[in-house]
Amino acid sequence: MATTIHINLKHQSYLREPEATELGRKIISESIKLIDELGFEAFTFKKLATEIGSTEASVYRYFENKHKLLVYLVSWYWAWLHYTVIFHTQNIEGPRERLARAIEVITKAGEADDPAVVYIDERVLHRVVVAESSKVHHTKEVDAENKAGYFLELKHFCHYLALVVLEINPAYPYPHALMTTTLEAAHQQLFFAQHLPSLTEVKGERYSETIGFLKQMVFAAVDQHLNDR
Amino acid sequence: MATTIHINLKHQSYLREPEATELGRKIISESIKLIDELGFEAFTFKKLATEIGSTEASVYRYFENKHKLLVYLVSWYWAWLHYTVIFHTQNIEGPRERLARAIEVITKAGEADDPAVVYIDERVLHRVVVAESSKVHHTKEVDAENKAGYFLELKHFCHYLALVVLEINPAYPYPHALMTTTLEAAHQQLFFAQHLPSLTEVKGERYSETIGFLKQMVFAAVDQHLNDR
DNA sequence: TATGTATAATAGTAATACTATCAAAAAAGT
DNA sequence: ACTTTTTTGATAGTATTACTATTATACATA
Repeated sequence: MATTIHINLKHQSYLREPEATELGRKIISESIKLIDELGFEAFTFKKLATEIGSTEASVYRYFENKHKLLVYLVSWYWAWLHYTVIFHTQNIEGPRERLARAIEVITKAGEADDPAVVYIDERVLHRVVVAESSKVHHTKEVDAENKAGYFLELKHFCHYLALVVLEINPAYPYPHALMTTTLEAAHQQLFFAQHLPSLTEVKGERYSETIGFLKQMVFAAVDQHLNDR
Repeated sequence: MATTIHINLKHQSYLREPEATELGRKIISESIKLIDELGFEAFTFKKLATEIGSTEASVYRYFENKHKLLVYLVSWYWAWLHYTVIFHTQNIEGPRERLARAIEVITKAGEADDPAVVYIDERVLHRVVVAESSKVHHTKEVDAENKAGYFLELKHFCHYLALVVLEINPAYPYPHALMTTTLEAAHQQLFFAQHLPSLTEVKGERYSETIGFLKQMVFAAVDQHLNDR
């Protein structure tokens, strides 16, 4: 799809809408690259401003601080992935096949080759999300930020997947728990394969192994309760 | 067990052994409380020093920076949990029962009631690990720190659990991946139950639901391949 | 032409994350 | 008991971070 899609976030992690201006779009595209390069802790608005030939103060007009910028990026990622999963499963009838395909798309998000938006490199964003997304909710402000709706995109996506699980087996008691575990594991196994290989059987960047592991685990869990009845 | 155990870390995340001196032990016990209270980002060595009636410079003689202190705490936690799991499963013969018990102990680590070391409150440490442990490896220094052995305690624990899985089903192809996923999920479900409840069926602090979810998932995954043969 | 809006340039502040120095206190060795 | 070493406390200082504020200019719009 060469179509440019527009992703609407359901909350105000930003001060000014970054999609609306040239500077805003530069902030998004360059922050993704810079966080990927430096890691989130070493990333600063000053470095970002220098990189895009602007000033610290200008960046602060778009985002209150770098944490909110990360919230924005991660939310955008979940909304994009949700859209991508729906796109790749729309013509699949059986819920089993749809869930299987969803697991593939989620795991291979780092190989995505259809840019949805010109100024966002989804592959790099995927790396950023794998490495940094847990920092979005692991703060003392989770509850306040949750109230502000900062995690709605993940919640909606998780709920969508949970409904597919329930289509397969309406009696399965933990669909949301299983799907959050799956989403997290898809990232974790990739990260471990690259950095802490003794913690997983998955090798290097071989997505197929993660997919194999996740599918087997998910379907075993969902199907077992089916047999129980 | 009222016995005081000594946990030996296999690496030097510290500059001076904190267990060896009064000040070192105060640093450990008070940092756990303070990180729990403030969150890791707002926690500083200056605040810690004030809290224990010492100085910033003195704290820096034990740990290079707050990140290494967190590495120490998390490593200690994994070594302690490994020990605790072995302690609670030593007389259990069947590997299925041993794995089931291990999952219970891991999930209920936040209720642990036998202090292994006087100056460490394992319940508070558990909260800190749930909220902050992912920050230990999600940095640009992972590979260097991995080389330095900073993650050995988790690796050993994971490997121990993987071997139990293989005892149940030697043909199961992803024992390490399954156990890291389980360890992570045990934390994640607890965190979500408390802060983002729509992401899980687990309610509040009800450990039993997390245990139910994890046991069903793990045994379904491990057993399915058993049937396949 | 007037008016609002976005940006750049500059300056400044409080807090953080350290490092260095030195003297006093405590512990260890003989 | 005396010396030596180690550990701590006190103090000071630096570079960087994470901001906020002010003003001038450019640019778009009505």
